Amino acid sequence: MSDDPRTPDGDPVTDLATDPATDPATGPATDGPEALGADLPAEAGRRLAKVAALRDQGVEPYPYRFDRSHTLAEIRAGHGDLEPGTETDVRVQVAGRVMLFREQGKLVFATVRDRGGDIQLFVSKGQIGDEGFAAFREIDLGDWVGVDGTVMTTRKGELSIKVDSFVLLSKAVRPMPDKWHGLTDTDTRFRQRYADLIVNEEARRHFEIRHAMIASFRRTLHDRGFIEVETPVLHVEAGGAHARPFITHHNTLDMRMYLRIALELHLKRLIVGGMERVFEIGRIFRNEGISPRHNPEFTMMELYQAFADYTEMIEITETLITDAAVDATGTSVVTVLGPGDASLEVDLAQPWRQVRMIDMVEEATGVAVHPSQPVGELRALAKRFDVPVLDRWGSGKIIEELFEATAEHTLVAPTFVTGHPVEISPLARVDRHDPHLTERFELFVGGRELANGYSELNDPVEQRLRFEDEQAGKEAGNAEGMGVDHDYLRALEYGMPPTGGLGIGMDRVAMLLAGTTSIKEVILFPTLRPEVF
RNA sequence: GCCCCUUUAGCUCAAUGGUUAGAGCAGCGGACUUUUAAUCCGUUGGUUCUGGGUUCGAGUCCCAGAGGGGGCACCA
Repeated sequence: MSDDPRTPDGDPVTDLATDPATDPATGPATDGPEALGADLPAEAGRRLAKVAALRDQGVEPYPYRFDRSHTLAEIRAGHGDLEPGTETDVRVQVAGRVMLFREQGKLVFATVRDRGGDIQLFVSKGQIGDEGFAAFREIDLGDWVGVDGTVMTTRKGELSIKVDSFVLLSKAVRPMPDKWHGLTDTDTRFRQRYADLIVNEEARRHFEIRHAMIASFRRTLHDRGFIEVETPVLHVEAGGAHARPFITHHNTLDMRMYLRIALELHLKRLIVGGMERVFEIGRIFRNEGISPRHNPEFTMMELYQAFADYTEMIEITETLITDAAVDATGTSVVTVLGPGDASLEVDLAQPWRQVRMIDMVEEATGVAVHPSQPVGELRALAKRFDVPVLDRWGSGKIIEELFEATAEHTLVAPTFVTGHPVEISPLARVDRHDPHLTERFELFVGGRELANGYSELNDPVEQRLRFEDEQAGKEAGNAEGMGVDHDYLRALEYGMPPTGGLGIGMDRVAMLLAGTTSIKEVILFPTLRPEVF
């Protein structure tokens, strides 16, 4: 690949400048294997030769700035209603990337794009002059240009800028993907997200939705008096969830550290501190499998509200997600995939179902279950439904497994599953009516878990016992078990008010609102194996 | 980690085990002053993911490996 495949007698690109210094046969692409665009020598060489030719003419192909008077959206908003064949004397300076180029003799139509839209450049030899016209014809697809001109419409009514002068703002030396088909190869789309964003409208839309959703969350929470905080990513003990952490090392302290798997324990320390209403939208890391629904790093929103319990968390969950849907997509109606991949429209504005986990299991199995039952009975039930069971699991854990195996995938419309067994909820408060269950809920939409919340356990003595149970499980081989967080216990000993807590998987919500089935579609740079160059 | 699918020109895609692997777009040359993926004429461009093997002959069949996708497992 590093060999120069071009013929010594050159190729037609030398026509663009008579200066022999721009001959691609000796041009910059031959500097060695590290040369720019080394994987596409012909095209990159031709464009790099143009860069050299421009510099020889005293034109800088990468100038420092351009002052535009309007975005393309502003021009469209201000002049979108012009009659066909209108010329105005409205002078504008706009900038964008050249996406399409149509030559028509002494006329060139170019479609340029900025962040907010497209507009057509109308470049006439008579208007811009022979020299400017010749220079404009050297523009390649993908180049960034800034133009000065007047607003007009063509005979067919296309809103355009009649160009009086232009400046190259950045030369693209690598060709754009197919102008019609775009980029479809998933590998390339995720690795070269920049190229995906350039050509795929749908990709841009996903991230606009994601941004609007996060902005909506912040707005809702600020309106309710929540304070946004930032807590450590590097943890001495990875707690707050059941997950395997990433391990790292701090050199100066010479100690093992973990990337956080949850935000929970630090945020609740702030409730102890009297901050009353806090939230964080932050990246967390779980060292587990990658799938269409899982990325090793993902974004969690967690909030904690003093004096509230889980019922208020259920209310705020509905509000956050429904408002985000309206803010991001203009409607509270979302499309989810049900059984058999049948798509189903769901209006989030309708009240969401609430059902206890144990009732879901009973519905699915025909057998009443409860974590107070002897573990042997539940083992037998699990066996009947081909649910594998580990020896160390108690009744509560088996109930959760039964739920996941028999009922979870049926939860297409938004459903709050409540009343998780104590065994699987070490940080949640016991149900005020049933000592074997907790005041906890998980939200499922389209068979996927989106949120998890509970009345927070604030009794330091009971929390210590729960941690010790977790520690025992960890020592028995549960890699996802929590250890005892002594500092967190100390915080609780200072007294945490009654508190409701909530965590929402932001990527999952973004998937719901964007209507995608892959988390990679809503993460700009999803985790991939490294590319070999 | 296991199973299935997939990888061909810069991009999107073709190609019964049988000439020298094709097409559209992009690129290059030419025509065109109101185009809209402009059009028309001509034309350059290939490690068929990598490495082995079977065969007179492999893009195609077999084995191994790599990337990606999907499923299972784990999880949110």
